[in-house]
Amino acid sequence: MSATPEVAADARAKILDAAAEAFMRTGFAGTTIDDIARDVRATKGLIYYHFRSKFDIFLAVYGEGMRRVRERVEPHSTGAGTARDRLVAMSIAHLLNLMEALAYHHVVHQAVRGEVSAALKARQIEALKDLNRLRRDYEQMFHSAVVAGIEDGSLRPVDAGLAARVLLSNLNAVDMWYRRIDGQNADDLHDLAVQIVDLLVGGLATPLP
Amino acid sequence: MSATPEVAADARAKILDAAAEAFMRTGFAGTTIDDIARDVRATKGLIYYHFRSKFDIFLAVYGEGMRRVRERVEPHSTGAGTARDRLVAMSIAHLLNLMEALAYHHVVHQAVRGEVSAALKARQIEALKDLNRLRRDYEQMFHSAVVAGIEDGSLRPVDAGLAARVLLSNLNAVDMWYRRIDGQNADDLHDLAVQIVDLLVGGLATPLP
DNA sequence: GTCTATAGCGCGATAGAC
DNA sequence: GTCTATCGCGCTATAGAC
Repeated sequence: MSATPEVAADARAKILDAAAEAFMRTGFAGTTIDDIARDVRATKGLIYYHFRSKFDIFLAVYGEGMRRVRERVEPHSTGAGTARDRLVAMSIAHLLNLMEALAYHHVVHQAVRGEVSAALKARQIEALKDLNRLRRDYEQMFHSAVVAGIEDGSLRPVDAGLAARVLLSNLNAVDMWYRRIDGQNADDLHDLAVQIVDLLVGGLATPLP
Repeated sequence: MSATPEVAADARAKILDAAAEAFMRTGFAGTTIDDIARDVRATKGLIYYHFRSKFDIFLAVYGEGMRRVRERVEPHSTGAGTARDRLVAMSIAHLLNLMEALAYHHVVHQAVRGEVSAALKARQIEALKDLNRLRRDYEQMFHSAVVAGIEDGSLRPVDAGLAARVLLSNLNAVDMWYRRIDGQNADDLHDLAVQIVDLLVGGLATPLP
């Protein structure tokens, strides 16, 4: 614990973490560079040494967020069992990532909602398009699982496009009310995720006789 | 159709509509008073004649949004049938309001997420608290219906608190992807709402044998 | 690498003409 | 009631010292 700013080591990562938290709290437009700088106990100068603009920070957080979900969820998209089993595993993994990387999830969610205005440079537009493509691929993975589930009979014969959209947005909606609570361990998170996915996949209603 | 600005008649309502749309597009912090003024084909002066500050506009939109959902949903919270029937009817009404008053729904959603920073005056804090109380009452209505549904056996014996939260946030999550399409009539909207509620209440999975 | 200082301007809000 | 003009702050971004 030195007296010098705690940044040093991996400034870039610390900035991304702080930015993700700040964007979650007050949104992109509502966050100032000074807010982020204060949270890493430094000044604006440091931030602009590592990033060219506020929007570039947003892009970096979005990218890191996408990298994390994919890494976590993709392994469950193939394997044994019914497509419904795979979809449940993917959904639980998606929720665990949401709970453990809440701020990054929030920022990805903001990006998907297109809550960013600003006048973008060509370079940034390209980067954003790339990330949005990644996002579409990710959603496509869920869509495929739903289609497969209807085919193998493990899911009801619903509209697959609608069902996939509803499922994913329902999973994401958990960030509306989920807040980390002290004393929660990994098992608690897993139990919560299982309960939520059970509600989404199993429904609320008692099966009709 | 006069040559004078189209405002005249009910300026306040037009401002609220424009503000709701703008807040949906770019968020509270990302919206400027000039944006709103341009959309009602007037200048800042008009806005500040009708409202004291940008945040007061936000509060007014939030209030109007709450008034609309409640008016639409509350009638379905009592009546004949199982609690599940009532919950389904409430959910459909909630979705219809979302689709028909999309911008107002978005702003209420922003308010619930607490996406507003700003330094508030005592007067505004009180107004915000009142609206948040309204919102809690509204959510309580869904919670009660879930509890009643578990009691009368029309819903599975799940955790009522969790289920109510999940249901409501799932309903709200529809604003993530729903966009009004030209040529959609009232029946189309109703069909869509019914399908979505069926997915939420009935689940995705085929009932286990 | 990190800081200080400052340019430059967009935006919320107000004053006052009409 | 609605507009024009303007104040003044706060914020992004840059320049340059250390």
